[in-house]
Amino acid sequence: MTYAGIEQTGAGRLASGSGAARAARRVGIVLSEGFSLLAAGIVAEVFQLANESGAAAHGECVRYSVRLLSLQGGGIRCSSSVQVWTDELDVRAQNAFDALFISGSGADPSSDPRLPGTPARAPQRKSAHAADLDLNDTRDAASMAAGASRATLVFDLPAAQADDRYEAVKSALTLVVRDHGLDIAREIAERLMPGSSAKLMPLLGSVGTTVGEKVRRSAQWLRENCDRPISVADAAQEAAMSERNFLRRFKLEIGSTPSEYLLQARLDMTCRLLAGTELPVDKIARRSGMGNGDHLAKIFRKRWSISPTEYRLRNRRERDALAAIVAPAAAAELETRDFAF
DNA sequence: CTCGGTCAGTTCCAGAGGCC
DNA sequence: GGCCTCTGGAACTGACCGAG
Repeated sequence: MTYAGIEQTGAGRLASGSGAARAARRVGIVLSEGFSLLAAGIVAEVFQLANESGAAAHGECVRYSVRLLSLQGGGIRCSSSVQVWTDELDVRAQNAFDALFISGSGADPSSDPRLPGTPARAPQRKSAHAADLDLNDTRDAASMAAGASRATLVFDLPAAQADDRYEAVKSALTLVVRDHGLDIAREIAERLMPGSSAKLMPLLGSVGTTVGEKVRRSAQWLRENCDRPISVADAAQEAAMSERNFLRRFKLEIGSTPSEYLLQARLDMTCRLLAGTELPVDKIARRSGMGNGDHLAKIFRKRWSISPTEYRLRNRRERDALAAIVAPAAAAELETRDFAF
């Protein structure tokens, strides 16, 4: 890993340019005194891993060129007094960067009028700052690929004293998600901070998706987690929506309430376990998120007017009866095939 | 006009406890 | 394993409001 003003363009850190078929993303990390070395370093590492993962997955892909910058150039001390060397941020060349990550605790570089989107250039900042971006707006994604005239994305990195890793990784992965997709972003998150993808992906998953997609993804999440004691509030949080709005949109999109959907998923799982295992009803109820055997029986009786054990017996009888019919037919078919050969 | 948030009221359900 | 009762809390709904 090279930080000070040296272009980091991939696994082999190419010194100049990029392959003709590869789109280049120029990323600047703008430092000021007291910046978080951890946050800045982790951003650089995200793009390094993205270059490696992207090349491995696609061969030809978007590649990132990362540079450390400051307003004056030269040596800048981080919060732990380590000095790193930076290039001067050329004000005229700001738009040459696809993304700028601004880090510092002393004189806030993000308030410097020479940077994009500062008060003097508020309208541009409004449209380009990551915090203000409408991530559902495909025009933003289009602007990312539009070349030199595109808006520069600006991210504020957290102060050194905060839990800076998550925020820094999240900011950098926002870009990676767009260029490489969620799978590679998840892989990078796991390589950098094992166990972090579960926390980060729901946040990043909302990038570039419609409300309908968010709802469908939360429905999928409900189905995948139906064995756990989850609530509508959890699902709403998963979809990054308020509970009320989530309920409203879920019913519009899926056609049933989240709790109905969750109950159906749990019943499906319960029926599979009843039919396919010898586990006691109470244990099945607990495994499928239905609470206990009593509640499961209550729901079965209400829905189908039978108990879980009756369901199991009927299912076995029907299966045996079907096997009695199907087995001779299958045997006959095998005999026919033998003849055919 | 649409979308999304808050609030208050109502309905429904999960869990506990007990019994057969 | 199944059933019953009770209760607190979650889920749901309609009305309303503000922002864009």
